[in-house]
Amino acid sequence: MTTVARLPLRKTASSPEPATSSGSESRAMLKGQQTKATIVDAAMGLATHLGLEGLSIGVVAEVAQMSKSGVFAHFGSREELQISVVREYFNQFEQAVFYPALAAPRGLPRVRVLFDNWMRLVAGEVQAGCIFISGAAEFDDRPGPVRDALAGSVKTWLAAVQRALVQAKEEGHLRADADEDQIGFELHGLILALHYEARFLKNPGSAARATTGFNNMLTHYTVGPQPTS
Amino acid sequence: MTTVARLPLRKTASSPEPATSSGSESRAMLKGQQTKATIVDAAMGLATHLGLEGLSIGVVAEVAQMSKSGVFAHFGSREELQISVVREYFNQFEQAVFYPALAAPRGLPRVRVLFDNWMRLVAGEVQAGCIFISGAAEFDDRPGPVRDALAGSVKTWLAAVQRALVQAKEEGHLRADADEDQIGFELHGLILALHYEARFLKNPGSAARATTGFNNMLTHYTVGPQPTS
DNA sequence: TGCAAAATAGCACGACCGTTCGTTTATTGT
DNA sequence: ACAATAAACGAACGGTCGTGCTATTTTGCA
Repeated sequence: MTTVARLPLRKTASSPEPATSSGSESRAMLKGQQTKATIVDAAMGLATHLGLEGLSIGVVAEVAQMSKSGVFAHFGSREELQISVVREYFNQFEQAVFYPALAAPRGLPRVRVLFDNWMRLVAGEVQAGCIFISGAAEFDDRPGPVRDALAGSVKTWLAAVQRALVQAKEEGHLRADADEDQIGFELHGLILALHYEARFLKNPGSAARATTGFNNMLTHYTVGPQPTS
Repeated sequence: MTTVARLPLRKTASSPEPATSSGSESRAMLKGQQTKATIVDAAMGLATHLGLEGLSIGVVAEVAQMSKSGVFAHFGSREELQISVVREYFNQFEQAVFYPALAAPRGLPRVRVLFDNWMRLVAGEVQAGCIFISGAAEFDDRPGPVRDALAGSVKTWLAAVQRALVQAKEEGHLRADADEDQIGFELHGLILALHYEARFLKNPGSAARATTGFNNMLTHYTVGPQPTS
């Protein structure tokens, strides 16, 4: 266990933050930074319901109880606000889904916790959509920095899942010939179906079906009927 | 084979069409109807790229080479235009995915053709998103007639898939204890993962993974490792 | 406490939005 | 061919959007 708790997620720094400044970071968070955080929180709350494209500076300002120009000044463009929301969502995703799973033993148990946390976030008690999913639909035909931020975050997360699957194979929890890309794909499908059927179609029992699907997959990739034939 | 080719899809008529009118349908399509069809086609082309919410009457008019008010007059509201697009998409979905599959023998072969056609539509040669998927993300938190039309269409389609699965069980192609709701859920997941990873992440090989997933599922639900234990 | 700098507000702009309305053009039935 | 009707246009409306600009307030540090 050389590097147990390294942070495999996160690829870029979050704020511009002057860096290497003399020593001016007096308290910890300048006023501006914390208002900015407030704004991003408000924007994220809206984005999980209206989508990233549904964000408007005016409405965000209203929710944050600020003037439109006050909000605007913190980002310089609507696009930058959207990107900030994506980054913040990624952070919260990490906190809610990824990090807690590191407490579970490496291998299949950890994969299971990852999946459960993921499920809970996507269709759990919180009545809010996943912007990794809604954003994909909004930006799959819209190149630009927002799409890049979104795709980067998602890819980082999916890679983390993949890594957990590889570990499960290394631990002997999965068949040696199991294809982690394939498993990751099918896992992702279960989550997406859960999100679709629970949130959009409002089908009850979707969570149970996702869990059942997960278990079905595992029996397939552990004992397996025959080695691919 | 009492009712082989009945149309299990479709629940409402598509156009207002005066119905039971004296005999005034002289040619076949009044001028207005065909321009309306042109507009809906143009709008659908846009919606598959920008989403239903991305539709604007002005842009549609531009594409259809008409005036904004000319377009508007045909629908009376933007919402009605969106609904028309949903209905038309449903029709084309039927034509491309459902009806051709009726040629395949009832049971598993037909399920397979349904899935293949579905896959082809969602991530096939045509570079256009599925509005059943993008629309779900846009309208999962937005009640109203557009959402209703969308959800109705999707449910009708998923029910048709379910029906094909039940038939496969009846034909003995699936294990007697197979749960068609569960299978439908997992199938849907594969399609959604395909759409996500192919269209948004641009991962190559997604189609192959969806197909592999389909086959994996079938081996699970035909021979099956043990009866659920 | 005072002063520079940062943060916020206020206001206005051009663009686009969906929608309305009156007019003009095209189509239809006789 | 003509009258009745349907279809399409053009201009304008109130509204919201993102974004600049210039004050004004608030903050942080000497």
